[in-house]
Amino acid sequence: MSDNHQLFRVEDLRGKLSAGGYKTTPQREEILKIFVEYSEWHHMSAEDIYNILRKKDSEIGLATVYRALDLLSELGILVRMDFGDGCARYELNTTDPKVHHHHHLICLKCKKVIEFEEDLLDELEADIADKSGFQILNHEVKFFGYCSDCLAKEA
Amino acid sequence: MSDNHQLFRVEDLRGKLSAGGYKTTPQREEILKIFVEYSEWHHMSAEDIYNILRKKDSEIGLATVYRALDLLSELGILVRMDFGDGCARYELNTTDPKVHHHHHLICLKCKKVIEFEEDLLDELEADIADKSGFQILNHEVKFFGYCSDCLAKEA
DNA sequence: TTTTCTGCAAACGATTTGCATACAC
DNA sequence: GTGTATGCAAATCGTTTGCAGAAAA
Repeated sequence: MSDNHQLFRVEDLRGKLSAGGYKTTPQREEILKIFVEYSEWHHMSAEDIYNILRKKDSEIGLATVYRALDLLSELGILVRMDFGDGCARYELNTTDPKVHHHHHLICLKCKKVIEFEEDLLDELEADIADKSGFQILNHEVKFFGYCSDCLAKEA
Repeated sequence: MSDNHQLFRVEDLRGKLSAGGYKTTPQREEILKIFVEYSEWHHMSAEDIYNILRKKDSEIGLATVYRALDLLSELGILVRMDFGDGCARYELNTTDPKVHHHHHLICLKCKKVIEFEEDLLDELEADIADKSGFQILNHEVKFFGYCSDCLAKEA
């Protein structure tokens, strides 16, 4: 959000890229900046990013967007999420509990996605890391069922 | 697995179909039976189902498989899951804790999917249902990070 | 200079859809 | 009978890939 926040993110990017043997390019920086700038707009797809870039008169191609999103996810800078709407969606991987600790309720009837803020997974994460040696960067929790609207219609 | 189990599933199907104004067809029954029969083979895709059908000399078309999987998910008989491998995967929606209570660890580096059996979500589910009026039928939990193999290689 | 990256356009593959026929109710 | 479901093939659409030129290290 703030300039400091953005600078921090881009510095982080430089480090992680070179650590992985990748190059820092203006395209990758620009795409990451969009996530910082639009941090209140969750769940952006490749197409969303591409449209924002076009409005900014950027020359970045759609294939580059896909490749950057892939790479940034692999580096743990972004998190890829699937809502079953036919396209992958991404958001910044943050440790901020306000953002990190939320779940998704997906209605099987109307396909609505509801966000639910509450998390009790910290101890579960610690337990998993302990037992499996897996280093957890983020999690995604989806609950499937029927929303109150659809339940009401049925009754 | 057992014949009783299968019969129960198909009865359940009949009821839920007619309750929703849908018709009971041999295709829908046959597809559901495959899930019961192959219950130990988790995460089947539409293509998987179609291939099994072809081996059984069934005439069911791929489009019908897609339509049936969609419908069975909407009815809460199947659960649709996304592992980011490019196709939707389905499994029986069961309340059996052995099946219900498992999570997925997805490695950001090698894309490996590890199953982890352990669940602590019952109270969280109850809490959500209580606060949001959402009726939960199933959940999907994915943890993203690096697997122990990839961590070892890096070191 | 050497390797990686980009942009474009073509290729791909999973899923959806239109339509005529067949079937469940 | 009437409306829904099926099967086929064509269409769709998100995503990937090959390649030649451009740019980072």
